[in-house]
Amino acid sequence: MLPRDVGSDPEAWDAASVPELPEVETTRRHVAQALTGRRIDVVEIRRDRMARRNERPADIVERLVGRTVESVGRIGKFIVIEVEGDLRWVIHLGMSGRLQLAGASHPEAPHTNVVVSLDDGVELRFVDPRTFGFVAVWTAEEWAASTMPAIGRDALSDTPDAVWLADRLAGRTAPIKALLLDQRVMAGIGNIYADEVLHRCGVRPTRPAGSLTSGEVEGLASVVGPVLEDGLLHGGTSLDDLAYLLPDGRAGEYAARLRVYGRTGEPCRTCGTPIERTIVAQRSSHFCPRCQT
DNA sequence: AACGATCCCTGTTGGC
DNA sequence: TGCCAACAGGGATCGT
Repeated sequence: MLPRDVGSDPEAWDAASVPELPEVETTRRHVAQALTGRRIDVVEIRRDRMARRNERPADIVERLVGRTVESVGRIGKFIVIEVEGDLRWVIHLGMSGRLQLAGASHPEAPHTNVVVSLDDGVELRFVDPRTFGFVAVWTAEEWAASTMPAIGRDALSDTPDAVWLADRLAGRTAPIKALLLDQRVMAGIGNIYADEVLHRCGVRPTRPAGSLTSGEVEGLASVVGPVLEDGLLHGGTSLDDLAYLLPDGRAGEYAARLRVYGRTGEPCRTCGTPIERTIVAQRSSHFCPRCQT
C-alpha cells in the first residue's frame, strides 16, 4: 500500500476510507510525499459547500495557485498543510471523505469535489459524497480566528498523561464519552475509538467525566495511545459504513479488532456478556455492562 | 461556562 | 418488488 510513482503510473493511490485518526495519519503520510515541495498549478472547487470555511470558494483557488507546499502535518483529524506565503491549507475528511492521488488521465471517482493539480502532473482529488468534510486556506489571522487554536492535544502524537487528563475532567458533569469526542480536550478520537477506549479501561460511556476515580483516569490515559497505535498499525484497512463491514475482507479484518463498536448483542470478547447499545452525546454507544462500570 | 440539541448531506438499510 | 423513512457520522452553532 506504499505510494507508487504516481507521476508516471496512471493507477491512482486511493487513501484509506474512514476518517478515524489512524486513517487520517495514514493519508497524511501518503499525500506528504506527493505534495511536499510541489508547486500548485490548478485548483478546482466543484462543490462550494466543501469550501464553506472560507469566505469565498474563489479565495482557496486564488491563494493556492502558483504557491509551493512546504509541509504536510496533522492535528487530530485535521490535515494541516503549510503553504508558501504563510498560508495554512486545512483538509478535514468528515465522515465519507477520501484523498486520492492520480495521474490526470486516471478516471475520476464519483463525488470528486475538489481537484488540485501539481506541477508534476499529479492530481490530489478530494472525494466526499456526504460533504461533511471541508477544505480551507487560511492566512495566519484567519487561522487565529478559527476554531483551530482551541483544538486540544493530539491523541496520538501528544497523548495526554493521567495528571493532565484528570485536571481536564475534574468537575465536569458531561458523560466521559462526550469529552472524549470533544476535540478541544484531545484531538483525534471519534465515535468508534471512544467506545473502544472506554471498553479497554472499564468505564461506561455514560459516566460523568468528573466522577472517574484517579485510578480510572490513569487507566483511560494508558489505553488511548495503544488503541490508536493499534489502529495505525492497521491503518490501511478500510471501513465504510458499519453494515458494509462484512462483505469486504479487509473490512472484516478491521471489524475483528473492534471490541464493542457495532457489536450490540454479541458477546464481549473479555467476559462473554452481550454488548449493549445506548445513545450518549447524540451518538450510538456500545459497552459491556459487566466489564464497564 | 458548560452542556444538550439541531442541522448539514447522501448512500444504505429495513420495514411495510 | 418497490417505496420511503430511518439511520450513520464530525463539527459548527444555537438555546438554555
